[in-house]
Amino acid sequence: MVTRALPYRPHNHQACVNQALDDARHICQQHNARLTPTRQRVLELIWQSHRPLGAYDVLAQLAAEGQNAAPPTVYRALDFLQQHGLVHRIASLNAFVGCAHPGKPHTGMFLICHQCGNVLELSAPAVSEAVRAAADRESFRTDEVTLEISGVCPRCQAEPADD
Amino acid sequence: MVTRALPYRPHNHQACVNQALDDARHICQQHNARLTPTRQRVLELIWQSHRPLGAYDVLAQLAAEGQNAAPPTVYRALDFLQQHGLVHRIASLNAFVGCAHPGKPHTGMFLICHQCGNVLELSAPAVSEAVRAAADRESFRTDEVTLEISGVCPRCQAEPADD
DNA sequence: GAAAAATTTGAAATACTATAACATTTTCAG
DNA sequence: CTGAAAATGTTATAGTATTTCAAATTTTTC
Repeated sequence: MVTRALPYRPHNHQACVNQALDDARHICQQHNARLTPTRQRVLELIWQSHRPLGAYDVLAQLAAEGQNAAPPTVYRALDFLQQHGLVHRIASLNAFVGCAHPGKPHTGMFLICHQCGNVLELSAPAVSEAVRAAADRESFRTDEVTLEISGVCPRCQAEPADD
Repeated sequence: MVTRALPYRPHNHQACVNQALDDARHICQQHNARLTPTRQRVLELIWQSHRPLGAYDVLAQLAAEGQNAAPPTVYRALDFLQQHGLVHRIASLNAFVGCAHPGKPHTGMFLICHQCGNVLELSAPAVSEAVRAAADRESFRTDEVTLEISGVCPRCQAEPADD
């Protein structure tokens, strides 16, 4: 692997945000769903980095911007964004991260660096296939897969641990 | 698959409990760790079925037995049991389940039936290998894997949904 | 076996995460 | 415009987990 994945190297993050917003607009149009100002703002806040953000972090930022927001405001927006595949919830962190491949069907697999907090979302067909096969072997009907890997990203492996 | 996995068929569950307690005693001895009465009782409570139990469910049962218990009592016991590989936390449920293969190193993969609530813990080397390979491809060092599959177990697929 | 050290437990408070319930406002179709 | 549907505001509360400090118990050391 010569070039690292985005979260692991400096990049023009504004491009990530713009891409995410464009995708969101596009997808909502397709779904006949409304990307209201609050929903869009929450999506932007989630996308401010590649680190998952807690619902209450989002809430605090909304409140700081003068929007009168309560927990349901944020959870509703996050539910909406999840339903349309624009954000994912990371169960092991109780936090939310922007979807890296909105639109395309995929089983998310998340590499979570516990040093820097960044998350890389992978599509790993071989893993999905192996999971499906293992479930099949038990005659188990798979509905949803939660696959979250905690470890250390290449960038943090290289650096001395001054985090 | 001719015979189904344990959680999916009638079985002498007391044998599961006894096995779990024997294993626990054995492992704690090896680790020079103390399986105190509270810890043992919490383990028994967790093992009362193959369904994950919430920390506050455990707490309620302890309290009902007259033990003066507060949340930290339960969380401490659960932390201890997790550290020694005797129970697992199911992140997607915020609940705890007895480890099916204590002692043996394994990456847990959990098949969670959302009809009956039973959980089957599998060791699926092919899955672990695929996960490791996918992480390696990104030069990511894997520390912990959370792999939880929500779906319908064979038993509940067969029955009409009277759950 | 007694004192010191380490581990475990008790107890109260609090932090963090998420949802319920109902009123109000906004949007959209006809 | 008007009624229905969707989205938001608001208050309260449920559910999950940790912090903190004190007390008791067990283990170690002399």
